[in-house]
Amino acid sequence: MKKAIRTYSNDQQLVANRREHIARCAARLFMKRGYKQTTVREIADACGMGTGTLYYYVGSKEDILHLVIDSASVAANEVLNSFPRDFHTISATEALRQAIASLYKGMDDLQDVCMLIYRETEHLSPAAQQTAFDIEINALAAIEQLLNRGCETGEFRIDDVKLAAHNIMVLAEAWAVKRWFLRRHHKLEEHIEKQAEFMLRAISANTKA
Amino acid sequence: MKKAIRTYSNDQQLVANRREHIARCAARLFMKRGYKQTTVREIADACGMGTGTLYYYVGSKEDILHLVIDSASVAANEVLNSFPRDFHTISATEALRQAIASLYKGMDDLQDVCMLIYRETEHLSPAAQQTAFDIEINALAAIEQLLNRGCETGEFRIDDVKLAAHNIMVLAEAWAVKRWFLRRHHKLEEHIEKQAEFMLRAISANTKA
Amino acid sequence: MKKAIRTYSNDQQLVANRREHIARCAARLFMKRGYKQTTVREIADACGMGTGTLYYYVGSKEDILHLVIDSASVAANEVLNSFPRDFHTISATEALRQAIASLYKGMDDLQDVCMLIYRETEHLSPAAQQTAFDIEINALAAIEQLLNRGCETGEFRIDDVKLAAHNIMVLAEAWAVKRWFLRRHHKLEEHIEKQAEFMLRAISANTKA
Amino acid sequence: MKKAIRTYSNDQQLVANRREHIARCAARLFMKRGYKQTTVREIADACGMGTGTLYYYVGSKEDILHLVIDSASVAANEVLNSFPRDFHTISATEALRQAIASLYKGMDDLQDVCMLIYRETEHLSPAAQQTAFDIEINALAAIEQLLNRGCETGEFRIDDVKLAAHNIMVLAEAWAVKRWFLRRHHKLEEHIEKQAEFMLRAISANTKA
DNA sequence: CATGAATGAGGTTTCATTCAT
DNA sequence: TATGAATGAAACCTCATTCAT
Repeated sequence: MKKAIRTYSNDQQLVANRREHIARCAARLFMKRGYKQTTVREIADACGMGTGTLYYYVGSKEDILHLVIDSASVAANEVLNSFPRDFHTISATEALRQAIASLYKGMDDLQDVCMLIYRETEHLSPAAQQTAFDIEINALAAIEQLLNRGCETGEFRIDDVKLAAHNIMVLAEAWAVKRWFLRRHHKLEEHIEKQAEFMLRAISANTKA
Repeated sequence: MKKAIRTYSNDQQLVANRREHIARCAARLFMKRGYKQTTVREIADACGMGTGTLYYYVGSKEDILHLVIDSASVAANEVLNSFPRDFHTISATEALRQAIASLYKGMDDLQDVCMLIYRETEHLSPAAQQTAFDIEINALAAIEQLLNRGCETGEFRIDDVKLAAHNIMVLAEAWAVKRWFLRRHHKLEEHIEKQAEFMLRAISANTKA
Repeated sequence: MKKAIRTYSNDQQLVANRREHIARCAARLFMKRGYKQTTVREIADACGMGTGTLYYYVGSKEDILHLVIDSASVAANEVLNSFPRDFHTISATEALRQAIASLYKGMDDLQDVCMLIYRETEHLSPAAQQTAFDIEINALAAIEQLLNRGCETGEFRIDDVKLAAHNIMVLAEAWAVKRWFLRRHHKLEEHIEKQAEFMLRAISANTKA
Repeated sequence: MKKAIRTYSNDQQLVANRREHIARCAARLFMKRGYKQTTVREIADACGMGTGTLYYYVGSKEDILHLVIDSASVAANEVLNSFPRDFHTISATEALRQAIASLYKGMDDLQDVCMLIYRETEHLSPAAQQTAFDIEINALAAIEQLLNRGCETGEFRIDDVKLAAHNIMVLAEAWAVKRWFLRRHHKLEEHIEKQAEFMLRAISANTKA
């Protein structure tokens, strides 16, 4: 499915390792300076290799961007998989709380890549755009599922579930994208707490009006 | 305050007109292709001038970016000024509804620039970053004012007013930044309605819990 | 028909002039060092421009090669047009003599380009290969026409006209391609004389066997 | 005479075998893509070795080109040695027919190398250019010898023997160099037949004029 | 005021060659 | 012997900026 990236090596394990290293270093640079601003030489330096060596494992600068996006996709799916699944032992409300906590922690870990996707989506190839798109779609679907569950149990009362899921997602992304602003006044744990409360007030069934 | 931009002309009115024209054309290009991707020649073509003429009114490519940000700043402040001020005739709730509507409509008008600021913040000079920052700060302050007013009248009950203002702002920005996604399912008017309702549920005082 | 070559200038006359200049300088370098060996900077230097200026009139190094081939095509057709057409006033034999003379003189003028086509055909884009191919085909057709004419008048007796035309062509090309060898012992005028005689002996009807 | 090529091995037989293998593989690649276009890695892959191994038997990429030319030289001399020598049993005419057949068959076998020499002569070191030159000189000498023999027996009547030899050689080389064109209409055996006839008409003594 | 041709620094990418394993 | 990862010089190409007209 994923477009194969050119390499001159046959040692797949080595290629995978080097690429992961490259992706990690590049992500930092890309988000610090932007994709176009970052030069290949800077990436190579950050990786501790010569430029030639970089191109031994990667076909082009754009491939490196793909690598970063793909690694983000993997990490994002791990976050979504950490969402609570066993609805027998916990309420939907509690499940949503946990999910929101996971989401914000994930955003905190993946700040760089998240911000990168926000900023560079339009520079990506269609394939990579699709990957970025899928990350968002999957996350929205996972959140919707929790919200629907709560509606079924009567804990939530939501006019437009898709919109509510979107709002949760956008506010979570803001932790990554606007961290330069939010971090001034907020610590992560406390922020999670407050945002969860905010959302629950907006969707809980026990509201007068 | 603003760094003076070099020009060879003495006719200030002409310079102002040309610069506004340049800013408008450049904004579209910057947001379509990104700042770095957009070449000065493309901007000049879009403006219907030669590159030399462009440099007659502007000192550098970065200056053009500043021009765009500055024009956004002006437009943004107009939006904020359209917020309801006369609290004798309308309730805080109604005022917030109107403010949210203005905000989203403003985002709809300024999509390009808004997106641009999101994506290119890091390419900006400190001065321009400050301008972008101020836009956000001013908007947050205006929203906070409305929220505080509602708290005073007892219409709202809000744990963290700054956070609530932030949430309103972020969700409004999402209309511009994620329009490729939101527009699939939402019309602006309807979206405004729903989001206002969503926010009001989260902050209205008449809530059980 | 020809693929348009990118330029940033709108002044068609200027573009044409510069490109002709570029083609002339490049042809010399290409044939001296080969296409790949010749660097763009060398071409620019030979043209007396900066590399940037070169790219102002031309989209890529390969475009320059096309330019050279195309100019060769034009020149080659001029040679073919100089072939005698009026068969009422001269015999086919005399016409062939004149054509061979034109052919060899053309090869002498176009040595560089001819050699270039010989050596770099495989590096050319399909379109340029077609151009090179067409030059050859047109020349062969022109020669065939003369040979057929001679057969009709009974002056020539030829088993395989296409082959004879091919032979004339190949031997003429050798003057350009192997000039480092031929020039040691031959002057052009004398060589033309001898080769014409050689061909006529091979195809004249008045042969015993 | 030949410049020694660096190797790290002492087993001369092994070195010779490997080099022959390398020359054969490289010849194909060089003529398909050209010398510069062909990368050392491609050659190594085609040889079924690592690049390091290649450099174990060869000092540089240029050495490989020399190897190819040298092997061509050997093969070419074999062809020339197959020319008829015993003039007591066959006529000069028949000897020339056989020689031409050998020549064309040799060109057919050595197409790749022949084409390579045509195209890449200028990339060669002086020493290798000399080798290429010698091949041509030797062939011309061998052909001249046959022609002179025929003149002595009265079978041929030739104005300029060197030129006739050159023509025979050039037309033979065309079978290799223009095979993409000739092969469309001609089979080798038939082509040999016709070209021999063509030459004989041009040089046979029994011609009226 | 207006132009656009000219420039060259700097970007991405390739590839012959080496050397530790 | 054999390997292939590592390298960096040098290639092609872009584009912000200037300046003569």
